[in-house]
Amino acid sequence: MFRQQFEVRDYSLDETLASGQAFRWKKSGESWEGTIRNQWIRLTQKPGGIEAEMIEHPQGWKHARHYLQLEVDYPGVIASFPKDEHLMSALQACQGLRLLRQEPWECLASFILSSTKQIVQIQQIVQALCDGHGEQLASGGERKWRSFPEVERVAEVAEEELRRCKMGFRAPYLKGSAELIARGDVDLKKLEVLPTPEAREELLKLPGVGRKIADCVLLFAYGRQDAFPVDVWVMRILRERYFPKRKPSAARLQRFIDTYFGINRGYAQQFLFQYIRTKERTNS
DNA sequence: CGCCAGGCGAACA
DNA sequence: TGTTCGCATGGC
Repeated sequence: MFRQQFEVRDYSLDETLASGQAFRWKKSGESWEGTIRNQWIRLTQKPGGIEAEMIEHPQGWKHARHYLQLEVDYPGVIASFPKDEHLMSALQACQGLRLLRQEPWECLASFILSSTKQIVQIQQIVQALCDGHGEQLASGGERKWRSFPEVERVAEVAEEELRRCKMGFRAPYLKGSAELIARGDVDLKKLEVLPTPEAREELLKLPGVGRKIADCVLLFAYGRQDAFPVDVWVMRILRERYFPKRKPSAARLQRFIDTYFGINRGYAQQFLFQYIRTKERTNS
């Protein structure tokens, strides 16, 4: 087992890894276990930053740094937000909440599976998919870990097999998207160099991917901090707090989002989401 | 038991 | 453009 310290300020693993942007992290004692690029990793919050442990480390630390987005100018992001009371409350309540940079296919597949599901249930579906079709990984903890199944694998699995992973009507969406990507009709690698609107257009070609899921993938896997996914929770806070009088048209709402929250609006979205979902309520 | 969950897609007015 | 509906499944 190899160990490494990442020096970083204002980074809360608890806020970040349980914020509904990634679905495989599991807390074990004081630490978090998960996988990055098909390698098991354990992360622990320390006074000066984050401690990471892996079985093998060549490239591993680099991948972990990239995944955790340690290089982001966090104070700069916060400073770019509008100073309204709702966002300020969210910032106060969710200190150290960060955005990750996940692997695109895993992130895309996870969010295709997310529609009309609570976070706990998404975790269960993803777990079932990995248990059924992932490869066994070397683990440094008690728990057994499997990889997230490759896109080629999902493309060739029968729909009935996928349905056995509790994903229901999402199974043909997942399989259909996997087929388009495996065939090369949509190139996830190419999205990295496209401007956000064009990258979004590419993602929207995939079955089961609408505006919301496309924006989740842009934000959580491609580091596009200008993507602002609007789900039921965020829609609720926008309506109640920012448009209390009457309901704006879709175009008006989109224009408001794109101008009001600034260039790092994706971060703002995550604060608002986490805030209303976990801090302002008693359930979920 | 009924209700709802980090939506999407198709079929309408 | 703006609704409405069905789509599986599980937790409460």
